[in-house]
Amino acid sequence: MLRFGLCCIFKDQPIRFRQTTAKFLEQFSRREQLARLSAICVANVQSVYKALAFLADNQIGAFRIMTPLFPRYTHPKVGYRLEELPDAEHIQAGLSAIRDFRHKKDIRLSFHPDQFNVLSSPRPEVVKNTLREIEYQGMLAESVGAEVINIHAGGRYGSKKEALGRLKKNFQLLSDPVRSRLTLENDDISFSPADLLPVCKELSIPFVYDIHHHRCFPDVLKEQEATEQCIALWHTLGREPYFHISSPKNGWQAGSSRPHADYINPEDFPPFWLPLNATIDVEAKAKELAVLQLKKDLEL
DNA sequence: GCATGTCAAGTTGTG
DNA sequence: CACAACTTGACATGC
Repeated sequence: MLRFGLCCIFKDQPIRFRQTTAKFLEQFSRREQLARLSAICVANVQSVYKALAFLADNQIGAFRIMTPLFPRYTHPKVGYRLEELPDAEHIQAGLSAIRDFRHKKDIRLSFHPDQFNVLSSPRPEVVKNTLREIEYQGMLAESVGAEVINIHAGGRYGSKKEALGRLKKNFQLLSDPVRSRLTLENDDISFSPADLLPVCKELSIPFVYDIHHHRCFPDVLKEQEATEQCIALWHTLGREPYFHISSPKNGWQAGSSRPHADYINPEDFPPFWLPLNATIDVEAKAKELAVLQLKKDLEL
């Protein structure tokens, strides 16, 4: 069976995630900062629970939790720890409720740290910040029972080989809970499936295959080959494979295929994925509407 | 209300 | 050289 995944937010459902900025927080006392952050964390944890309830009601089997669930958690000036927040116990209870619910309903959870997280960077400061941010997401992943923390390999810096060497070295600096969840995904300009599959094998971590990126940035592997190698890697680890799908906003003409469309064009969905036991994250601007539409289109 | 400018962070390619 | 793109706008402010 295929399992479809929703990414981060909703379009129509009244489920929203709150945010704040360091600059705004800095005008307040520390006490007031923590009070505001606490209120946002409480609201966001509740929103994740509502999100999972919607997923369960609509047979959507996976959810990607947005990175700033706890906004500015690792910020050098306004960063904080959960225990410092006035509602810490309430928040912890909410995270536990999410974990219980996702187990009961068999919903897969993942995180996708954003583009500032670069394990292959030659700059120590960048790597340090990356490690801290990924460890934060690892803490959250533990709390809610998320299985995957998926990242890209970062920049090339003139030598992909050396960049991947740094990535492999820095991987060893991560904690066990993070390493057991980390996955690498092919991107659309620098690292293709053929670049990353060997790295994943070496590190004994899974590979997330984004077929849209592969179409933007092809390599020696055919789509079917990349799919098979991705599956093999997940199966070696006894886990269910993960794929990403999206459609280009402006068609496939050169140069403009990268931005995501509102919905998935069913013709972009590879037919050889249909019989698989796997999770497909749907990256589309129309969010839950796009997931439901794709399910409908494929069942016809 | 609604439009607008701003917000931590990295890297790359385009115009 | 400025800016958009990337998994994802939200928020405060000023009219």
